[in-house]
Amino acid sequence: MRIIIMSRRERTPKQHVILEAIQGRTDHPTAEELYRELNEHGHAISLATVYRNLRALTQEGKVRELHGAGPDRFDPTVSPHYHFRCHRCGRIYDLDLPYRRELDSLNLGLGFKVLGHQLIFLGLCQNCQGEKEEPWQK
Amino acid sequence: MRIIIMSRRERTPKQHVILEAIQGRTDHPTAEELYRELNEHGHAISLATVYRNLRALTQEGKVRELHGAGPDRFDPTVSPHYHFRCHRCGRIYDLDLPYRRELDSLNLGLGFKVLGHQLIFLGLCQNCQGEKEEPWQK
DNA sequence: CTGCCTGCAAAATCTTTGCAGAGTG
DNA sequence: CACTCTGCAAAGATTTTGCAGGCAG
Repeated sequence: MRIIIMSRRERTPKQHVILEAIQGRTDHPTAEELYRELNEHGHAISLATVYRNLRALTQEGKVRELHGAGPDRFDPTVSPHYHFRCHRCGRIYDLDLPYRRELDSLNLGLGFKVLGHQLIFLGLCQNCQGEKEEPWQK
Repeated sequence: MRIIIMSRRERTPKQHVILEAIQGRTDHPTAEELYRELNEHGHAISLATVYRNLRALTQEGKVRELHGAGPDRFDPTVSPHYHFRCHRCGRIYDLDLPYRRELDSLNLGLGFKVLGHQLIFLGLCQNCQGEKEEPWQK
């Protein structure tokens, strides 16, 4: 006797456009931003579906979730790298710095088991350096 | 004629116990955790007041807000330092590593104005290394 | 027909806010 | 009284979930 594993589609249609949309941006959009962009570009899709598929993609390891003030953002690059986060608009950008793998071997004490690290620079992105108002644009 | 500036109390009673409570912990509690701890220890206080005063303390620069998966956490130490975040329980601990001030002078390109950086190690804290269940204890 | 995917609306989670009453001087 | 601080409940913001209908094999 044989156990047959249910076949599962690699990628649903909506998941595909979501992945494409996120990969087409460098500012690590929020679910809401992706939802708006997709609908403005002719893809009828609900916010729930955006959230659902972003979560699925996260669990599959296709995208990474980033937390900060305000809504979560999503990063299409999952290999270890560092970020810059704009304090004003909340956007997050990838940086082109080498990942310091040796930091993950440090003994930090307290019995911590280190699996990785994040380095996030904070400041103002170019767009926001002249601005006075709208302290928290989404 | 003289402009009289209203005198303002340095610290309200509730704010004081909140600050004391957070300073008595090393795991950077959430508002909810502080709320529970205080009420269990005889301080009648509402969750709204905990949030309100944590926000006030943050704006005063007395505590720092930390973001991650799940609710925000609060750090009683505001001088620059690094953190360890447990992937399972979400708790955040201070690390005793020197702050690399020189990193804030790097030119990261894209016109970023750097104000500081965060280094966060991810992994499992001692409590969570043996555990199998309860993947997201608060 | 069977099962996955989606939209919609409701629920859930986390946080802020309006308002009225208590406390202080 | 004038003012701040607080609790309560409601509202807000973000994210997840139940359910029914649609579509593909």
